[in-house]
Amino acid sequence: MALYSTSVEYGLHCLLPLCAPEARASSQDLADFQGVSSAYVAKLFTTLKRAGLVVALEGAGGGYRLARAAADISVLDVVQALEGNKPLFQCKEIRGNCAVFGDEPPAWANKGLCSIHAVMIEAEQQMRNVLAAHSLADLAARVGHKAPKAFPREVAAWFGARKAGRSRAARRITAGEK
Amino acid sequence: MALYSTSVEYGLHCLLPLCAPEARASSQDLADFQGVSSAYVAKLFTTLKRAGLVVALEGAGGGYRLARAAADISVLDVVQALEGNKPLFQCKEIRGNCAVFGDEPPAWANKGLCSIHAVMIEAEQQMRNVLAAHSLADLAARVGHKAPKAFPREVAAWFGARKAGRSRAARRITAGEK
DNA sequence: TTTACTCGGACGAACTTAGTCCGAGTAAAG
DNA sequence: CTTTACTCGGACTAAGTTCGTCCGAGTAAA
Repeated sequence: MALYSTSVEYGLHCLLPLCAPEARASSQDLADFQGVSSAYVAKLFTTLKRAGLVVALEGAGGGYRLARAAADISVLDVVQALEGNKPLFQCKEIRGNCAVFGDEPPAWANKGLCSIHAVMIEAEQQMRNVLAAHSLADLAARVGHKAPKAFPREVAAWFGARKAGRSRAARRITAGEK
Repeated sequence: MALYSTSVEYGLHCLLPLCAPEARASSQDLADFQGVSSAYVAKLFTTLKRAGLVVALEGAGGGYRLARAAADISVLDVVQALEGNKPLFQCKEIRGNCAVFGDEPPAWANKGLCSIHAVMIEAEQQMRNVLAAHSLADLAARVGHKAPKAFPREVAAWFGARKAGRSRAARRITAGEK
């Protein structure tokens, strides 16, 4: 359906709440906050951890936080972590197969870069430049710019309530609800 | 393995011999010339035809030729024909799901473009600009620049021999070969 | 000491891609 | 005019990837 899979979208959206100072949240809460599959987000975050973008805090009340400043994590970092640093185009050196060459292609055929490959590499580089130029902090700032002043407070409150709501006492109170 | 599938590579390589003036060749010959699966190339060319990049000449001695000048067919045209004009990123408007919004997201949430989507669109546009800037004629010229002077002649000879080699008389002569 | 919340990896279904095969139509050969 | 066989064109199959689910291991908190 698209060149980049859903994981990039989920990953980026779920990383944004972690850009707030001192932010820490479980993958479960991040997924519920964004309204996406929690089990799947959990898997994505193990990948993000392996890539060194987040660190995991285990045990009850744990979760994830960014491994470094949000300004130092680019969109490209996240994409490469989740999509596995795939090239735009994988050249199989077809030019060497040309039937007129016979068994052994002449030296000039494989000299330098395949012309098609060169175009693709240039396109990929341009694309990467854009992705590398935007950091998570940029993205977070841009949504913060659109939102009303009170929004960050509401978000913090939601995550706080979530954590409190999982305490044993609170659990008993809301046990009757669906 | 890569964002663009093998079909782009096969398609572009097999289109190059058609850039020569008056060139026409069957998908079978084009595939054999490049040393790739002929049945698969045949399928790709039906797609290229549907996209209006080549025209089919039916019957014996038929084949394909470019639908317009090689200089007027960009790499982007070929990519879009074979990959189906996929976007780099498909935004599912996750921002509207945010849990603090409740059932109905506020107006500001969906105002303008999603920030993540905006970055992706910019990256995609840069990539497309590069692909659109290179035509099949450019590619053909670049390989022609590397190759020795005699190469185009040899290629034409190969295709000519191929066509002649399929006549009944010639068939009988080479019947003993594998 | 117990609880239950967290990560972490194993597992399964649906979709896309790469590749094959055979039938319909048509230009050329006889 | 008849036959030939070469061409496109689409239906079919196998393999790999992605999206998503589920359950077990470990650990901070109660």
